[in-house]
Amino acid sequence: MMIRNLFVKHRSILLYGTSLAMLLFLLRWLELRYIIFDHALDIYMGASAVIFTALGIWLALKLTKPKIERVVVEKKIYIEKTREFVFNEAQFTLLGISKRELEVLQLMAEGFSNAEIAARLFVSLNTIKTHASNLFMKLNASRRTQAIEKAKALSLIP
Amino acid sequence: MMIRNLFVKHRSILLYGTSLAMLLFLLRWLELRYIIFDHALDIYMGASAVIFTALGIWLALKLTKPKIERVVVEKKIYIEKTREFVFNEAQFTLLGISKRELEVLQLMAEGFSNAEIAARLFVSLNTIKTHASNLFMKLNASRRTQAIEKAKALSLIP
DNA sequence: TTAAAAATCGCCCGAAAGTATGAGTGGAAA
DNA sequence: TTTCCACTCATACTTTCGGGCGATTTTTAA
Repeated sequence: MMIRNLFVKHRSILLYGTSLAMLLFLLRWLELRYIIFDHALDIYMGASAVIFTALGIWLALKLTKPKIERVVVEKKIYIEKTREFVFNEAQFTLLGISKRELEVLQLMAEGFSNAEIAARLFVSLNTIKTHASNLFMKLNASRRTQAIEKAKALSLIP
Repeated sequence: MMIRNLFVKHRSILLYGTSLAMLLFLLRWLELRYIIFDHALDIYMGASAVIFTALGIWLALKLTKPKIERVVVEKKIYIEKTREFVFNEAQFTLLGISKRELEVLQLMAEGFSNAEIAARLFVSLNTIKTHASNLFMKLNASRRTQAIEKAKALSLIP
């Protein structure tokens, strides 16, 4: 298994080795045959140079790893963002809304009645009414639904 | 100009040519010097084979344009989606809410009072009350603020 | 054409919401 | 220390909501 793997991996090198041996053998044979000529060696040398150069080229082409060019493509992905709520502190201070009022506003937006809000905050119903009234004034709203709308538009509540 | 250009362009080839000539000359000289040895030719052949192969490799590497393998890397760009509202038709039909009721619901969510909604839809206040009442029943809400919350959660209104 | 669904409107009543006004308390800043 | 402000609570009153009826008229679909 491992031997086979090695063979596969370095097949090019093995191939090169065998071809080299065969070529040398061939040249030697040619040498013996054409030794009679005067300038045989020169021709033979030139031929061998060309052949081995070609071999080198082939080998290089075979062995070189292709250069990897990374092309960065900007892919626009529109994400249904879980748009985390960012509280608009600027508006909050600008409108002069108090912390308690904001609490009431949040609970109002969650659909609680004034009585429920009062119970939740451990204060009287009248207190909640006062907070609500002040809120409406500050938000320039005349109804709780309107106040909620405006507050959401101003990012005071999610 | 043109000649110079050609020279620059095929500098590698020219270089190869000259080195080839020089090598042949060197080998010839070596041949003359070491002809005395018995197996000189074999050594010389092997050396030349190695040299020319190396030359071929160098040449190939020099001349071939690098194979470029493009790897496309997707760079994700997250874009704040102006997340357009997708109406939840399934819930709409499931709850059996009528078109008119939805209209009322939308206006309610925008902060309008029943009277204002009635005026806007050219119907009586009582009609709006009826629609609202039916809406609360279908949405299982006991207040308009609660109905709005639930409707938003169900993507019936933006 | 006919039955079902949707839309319209009315009335009553109680509950909730909202307005206006006044006032007490406690903490923080001037 | 005093003043200011947020928070608290109350009372009285008005308006709006919401529930619970019932009823008529369109519209729509079978």
